[in-house]
This record gives sequence, C-alpha cells and structure tokens, in this order.
Amino acid sequence: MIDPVVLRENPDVLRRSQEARGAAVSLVDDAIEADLARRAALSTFEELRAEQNVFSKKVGQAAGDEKKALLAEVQQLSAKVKDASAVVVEVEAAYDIAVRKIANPVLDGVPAGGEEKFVTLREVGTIPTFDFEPRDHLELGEMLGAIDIARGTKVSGARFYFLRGIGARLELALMNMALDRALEAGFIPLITPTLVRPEIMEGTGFLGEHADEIYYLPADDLYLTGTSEVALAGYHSDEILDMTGGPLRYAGWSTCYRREAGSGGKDTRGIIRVHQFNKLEMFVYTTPDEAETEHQRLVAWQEGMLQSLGLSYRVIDVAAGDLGSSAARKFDIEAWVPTQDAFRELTSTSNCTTYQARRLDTRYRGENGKTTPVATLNGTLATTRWLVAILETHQQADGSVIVPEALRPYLGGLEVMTPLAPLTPSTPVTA
RNA sequence: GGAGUCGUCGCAUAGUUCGGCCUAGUGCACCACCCUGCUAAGGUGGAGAACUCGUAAGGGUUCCGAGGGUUCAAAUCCCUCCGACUCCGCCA
Repeated sequence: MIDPVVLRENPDVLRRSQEARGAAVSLVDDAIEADLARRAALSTFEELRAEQNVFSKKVGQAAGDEKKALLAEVQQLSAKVKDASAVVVEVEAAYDIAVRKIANPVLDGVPAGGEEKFVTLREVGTIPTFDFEPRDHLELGEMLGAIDIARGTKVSGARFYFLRGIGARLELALMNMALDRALEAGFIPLITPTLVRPEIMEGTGFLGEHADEIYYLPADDLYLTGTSEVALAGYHSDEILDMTGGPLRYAGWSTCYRREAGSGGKDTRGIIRVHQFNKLEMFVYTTPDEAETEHQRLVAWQEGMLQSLGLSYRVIDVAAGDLGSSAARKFDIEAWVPTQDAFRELTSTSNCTTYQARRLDTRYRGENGKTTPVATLNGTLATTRWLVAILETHQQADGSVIVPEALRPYLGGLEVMTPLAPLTPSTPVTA
C-alpha cells in the first residue's frame, strides 16, 4: 500500500511512477478524491458520535421522567449515528480499493517502460564455449540418471519431474551451500509453511497480479505459495519490530508451487519452468533509509553464489513496467544457458520499500518513538532451476559434468558426475 | 472429528455474575527527574495502538481475538468465525 501522506502532499511522485510503469495515472486522482470523501464522512460521524456519547452518559445518571425525556431525544440521534457510520464503512471500503490500485512508486533510476527496456548493469564471467555439440540440461540429466520427466508426468502431469540419484543430491547440495552462505551473512534460517490463509496471500499482493498463477484449495480455503516470500512477509505481520539491532534477515526454505497458467508452450522441455520446485529465499526487514543499501547487499550475495558455481551471468535493472506492484526496484540475475544461447533468470531481488509492510502492518519504532512501517526486501539465493545452468555450463564431451568446487563438500567430495549408461542420447532411465 | 475451558493496552492479571460509577484498575518491565555513596531500594511524574480536526497549544473518534447483532449505552448480552489449551476418537 502506498503512503497516504505522499498521496495527499506529493501526488506527483505517484503520477510519475504510474507513468513509468505504463499504468493509469488517473488512479492517483481517484484515490485523492476517495481520501477526501473518506475524511469528510469520518468527521461527520465522529461529531455525531461525540454528541451521542455525552447524551448516553446523562441517560445513565438520570432517572424517572427526566430519563424518559432524554431517551426520546437521543433516539433520533442514535439513528443518525447509525446512518453516518454506514456511510463511513462504505466510503472507507471505496478508499481502500482505490488506494490499493496504485503500485509502489518506483525508485529514481529505474528504467521506464516495458519488459524490454531493462538495463544491463554488468556481465560477469566468460561465456562457456565447447569443442563439441553441447547437450541440453535434460539430455544430460537423463544420461546422469538425475532427471526423470517421463515418470514425473506419469505421476503428476505436465511440468512435473523427479529429481533422482545425483540430481536429487545435487539439489540438496546446492540448497545446503546456499544456506551456509546465508548463515555466514547472519540470516536466520526458516522452514516455512507452504499453505497460507487468504489474508496473508492478499497482504503480500500476490492475489492481484498473480491470481491465476496460484494453486487454491477450496475445501480448506488455503493457498499454496509460489515462494516462501509469502510466509516470510506474513511472519511479522501485525507486529512492531525492534530494529535497533540492525536488519532482520531470514533465509526461508520451501517448496514452491506455480500453476504456470498462461505460459503454455513456453519452456516445455526440462525443468526450466515447472509447477513445483525448491527455493532458498532471502527476506529482510529493515529501516526505509537502509533499504537501498540492503538491496545491493542482496545482489552481492546472489552474485557470490553464482560466481562460486562458475556460472557466467548478467545483472539487469528491471524496467518499471515489468515490476510487480509491490516492488520499487528489482534486479534480476540471468545465467548463461549454453544450449539456449541466452541468459535465463536465476534470481530476482526486489526492494518493496514500505509498500508491503504497510499492507501487512509491520512497523518499528523510529527515532521519535513513533511507529512507522519497515521496509522489506526479498531475493533468491538458490532454486532448482540453477541445476540447468550448472549442468550445461560444466558438461564435458562424454556427457559427464564437473562439479563446481564450492559444491564438492556437499557431495562427499565428488568431482565429476558421470553418465549411468553409454552414450545414447535417448537412453531411457532405468530403475 | 467429538466434548469442554479460555482469549483484556509489552508481559502478568482485575473487571464479565446483574450492561451505565471502565475516562479499562493493578503489578512487573520501560522513560524522565528527585533522593540515596554507588549494577539495589524509595519518591514524583510520564507512558498503549490507530484514525482524524487544528499552523500550534490542544481536541474528537475507534480498538478488550476478528466480524456481525441487540440497546440511548456493550470488555460485559446474543450469533458467526479465528486461535490456544485439556480429554476422547482417528492417523501416511
């Protein structure tokens, strides 16, 4: 939710942001109007209510005829209060709707425009070259007995898979490595619920733009989360946090579920885009003036992971039009995927400033002792998708894959993953 | 799933019988000052969350798990929901 003070005193900030996002500028004026209507109704109600309170007190003290007379008088007033109160409810609901339509104002420097207007901040690492025809991650995964799509589909349908053998181990190794990095950086590990109540899903803003991406269980009125960000953001909802010890950093591990509606036909091969995967997510609560610095730290931790894994990548500053409504700025890191001849997103980190915290009512006590919303940030530290880049980048001609050094301690020192069967690309995985 | 007990301003509690004296009291913790030769005790005062009116000083309104209802008036009565605990049942 946007800052109502900004709406009142500095609406141009919001107008410029809406413009950059390619969203409707008129929403700002709608909200201003709704705010005025709301405050007017509130004043009317409160004055009547104050009057009624005085009367009620008198009634309580009076007796006999005097009481009867007072009662007759106050009854009309009571009706008026009721009406005024109904108006307030109505007008506040309208205000709420109007204000929630406005996205978080983007930070200075965020490139304006749609998805393709992103700015590449840097490219790191050398793009791998091969003196043989590189295999894609699925072919490698099948040779290694690491990925079993056929059986995933048999059991659960399209976009499901089994990670098996070295594949299963590799994912756990990756997650553990990421967790160790997070611990070094002072994060508190958290294994989060993946089913959440509607108000939490709503509060994190996912029910708006991502509504049809989300699995819903009607029998229990619960949503399956597409990222542990949801639970991590809800963790401190309705709380006043102590920020004197610096930022509160959490590393949330969870399985993530996404319907991938609307991405039909895209990335149908392998495990690039799937309904279920695992992710270690960083989530930070901090003061608003620290948020941008923290955002840079999150990117640095992400880059540290990718570098340790020997991946080449680029960092992009995502364009305003491609930001979620909660994010004021977002950096994506995309790793080079050799067989696609392209960079593919492996991480994303958003600075949500106070927007998300306002919705979830997460505050801290500022210098003057007043409570004020915190800033929240989130970012990926590892996901299943990373296996794609790792396998393809470090493959050798015989279909074996070199284990990046940083991962070896997590795989009992294993240096190379070797194919199960002789080289026949279509070799089915056998049990 | 069944039966029962319960949910009060950071923590702990009073208040709910029988609606108005609740402007929600008290203890602990907290902040400021005073006193005191000292990591203590005592004294005085302050202090919940949110919205809103006002340049300000200072007002007003709301909040007793959440939401409705009854009433001139609800922490208190009624309904629904959420949560905690206890016992029973079931269980990959």
